[in-house]
Amino acid sequence: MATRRKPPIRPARMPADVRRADILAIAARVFSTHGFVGATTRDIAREIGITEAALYRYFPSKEAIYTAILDERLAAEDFVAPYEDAARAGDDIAVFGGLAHHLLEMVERDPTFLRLMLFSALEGHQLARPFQEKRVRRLREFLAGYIERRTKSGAFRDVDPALAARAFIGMVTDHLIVREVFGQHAEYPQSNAEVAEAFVSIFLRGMRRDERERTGATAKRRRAPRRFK
Amino acid sequence: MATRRKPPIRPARMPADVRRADILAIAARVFSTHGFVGATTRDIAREIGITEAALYRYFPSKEAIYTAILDERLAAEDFVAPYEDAARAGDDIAVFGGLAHHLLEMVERDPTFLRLMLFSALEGHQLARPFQEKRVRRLREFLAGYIERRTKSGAFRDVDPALAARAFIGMVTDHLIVREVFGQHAEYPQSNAEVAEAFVSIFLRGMRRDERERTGATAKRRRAPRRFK
DNA sequence: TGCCAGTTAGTTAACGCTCGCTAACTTACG
DNA sequence: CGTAAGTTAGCGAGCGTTAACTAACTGGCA
Repeated sequence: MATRRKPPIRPARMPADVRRADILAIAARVFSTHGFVGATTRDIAREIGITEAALYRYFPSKEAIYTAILDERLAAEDFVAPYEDAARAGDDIAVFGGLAHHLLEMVERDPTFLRLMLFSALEGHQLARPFQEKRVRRLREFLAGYIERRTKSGAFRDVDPALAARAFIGMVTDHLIVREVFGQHAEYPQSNAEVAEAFVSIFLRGMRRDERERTGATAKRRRAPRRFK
Repeated sequence: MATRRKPPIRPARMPADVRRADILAIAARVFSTHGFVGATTRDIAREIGITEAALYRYFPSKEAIYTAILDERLAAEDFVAPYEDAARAGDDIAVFGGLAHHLLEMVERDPTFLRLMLFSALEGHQLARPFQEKRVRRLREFLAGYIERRTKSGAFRDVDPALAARAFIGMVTDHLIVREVFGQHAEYPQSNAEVAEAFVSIFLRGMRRDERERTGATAKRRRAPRRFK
C-alpha cells in the first residue's frame, strides 16, 4: 500500500540543501523497498514530487544517490561506544541487554537501513562492504573482546569468543530480519524489552561459569564435542 | 567472476524434461544471485546456452520460471521429521545439535535457496509467503513445542518458548546469512560441527534448570526483567 | 534397411515499453 | 535582473515477449 503522493502542478521551490536531504530520505525508502535495480529514478522522483531531470541536478547518477545514502548512514555515530563503560565494569547485563535493546528499538523505529544492507549484500553491491567492515565487525569485535576478557577472568566458560559473539548478535538480528523483512510482526507480540531480556538471560546463563566450576581450574578444557549425524 | 559459458554454434538438442530441469537449476542460480528484477531472461538463456525464445517454449513467462523454482523447492521433504524421535526421547543435544548441523551443512552445500528466500522477502514477492508459512513456521513450532514440553517436565527454565526457539534458530540462520550472503566465509574458519556444538552448548546451558533449582517449585516465576536504557 | 513425414527443440528478428540520463527551455525569488 | 530550482521532451539501450522459420530426431512403411 504505497502512499502515491500525487505531485502538485508546480512543486514547492526549495533551497538546495533542504531538497538534497529530502531526496536522500525518500530515495533511501524507495531503495530499501525495491533494491537498487528494482528502484527506478522515475519512482524516486515521483515520490518526492519533482521530475527526474530535477533529481539529476543534485546527483550525477542513480548510483551516486545510492552511495550518498550509504555514506551518510555510515557516518552516523558509533553505537557501541555507550557500552564501553559497562564493559570495563564487567556489567554483563548492561552490555548485552543494552546493545540488544538498542538494536531492537533502532531497527523498529526505522527498518530502512537493515533492508538496504541486506539488499546491497544480496545484489553484490560493493557498497555493502564498507559497512560490513566498519559497523558489523566493530560490534562483533567489541563483543568478542569482552567475552574473551570475561573468560580469562573466570566469569565465562571457555567458548570460542567469535562464535559466542556471533551467537548473541545472531539471536537479535535474525529476530529483526524475521520481523521487518519477512513481516512476521504479528507472530512476536512481545515488547523489545521482553525480547532482549529473554535473549540475554539465555545467553548469559549459557556463558557463565557457575560457582562450583569457578573453584576448579580456570583454563579447564571443554569436553570433546559430540558428533552430529 | 561469472563463468561466462559461451554457447556453441548449435546447442545440444535435449529431451524436454531434461531441458526443463536444466532450466530450473540454472535459472535458480541466476535468480538467487541477482534477484527477480535483477535477473534477465537474456542472462538465464545465455547461461543455459539457448536463446530466450527457446526458454519461452518451456515457460510462459519469467514469473512462471520463478514460481516453478519455488514450488519445486517447497515440495522437498520435511527436514524436521528426522528429529521427532529424538524429541520424544527428550534428547536435547540430538534435537538442537542435529538440526543446527543439518541446516549448516545444507546451506553450505547449496546457498541458492537461502538467497532466493531473502530476495523474495525483500522484493515483496508473494511467493516468499507460502515458504514462510510451511517451512519456517514448521521449524519454529516444532522447537517451541519441544521447549514447552521440556519446561513443563522441569528440565528447562521458564522462558517464553517462542522466543527461545527464535533465539536458537536465530543463532544458526544469522550465521548462515553472514557467511553466505555477506561473504564472510573467511571470518569463521570453524567447521560446521564446531559451530553447531558451540551454539548448542550456549543455548542448552542457557535453558536448562540445574539440579538445585529443580528441587524447588517447578512453576517458579522468573524475576522481573531489568529495564534497558 | 532406407527413406520420409510429423513432431519437437531450437533459431532469427523484431515488437512495444521502460529504463537511466540529458539538452534546451522556463519560471520563481532575493 | 541574474541565478537557481525547476520543467518538457526525447535519446539510445536493454527489458520481457512473440511471430515466423528451421533443423534434428523418431516411428512407420516399402
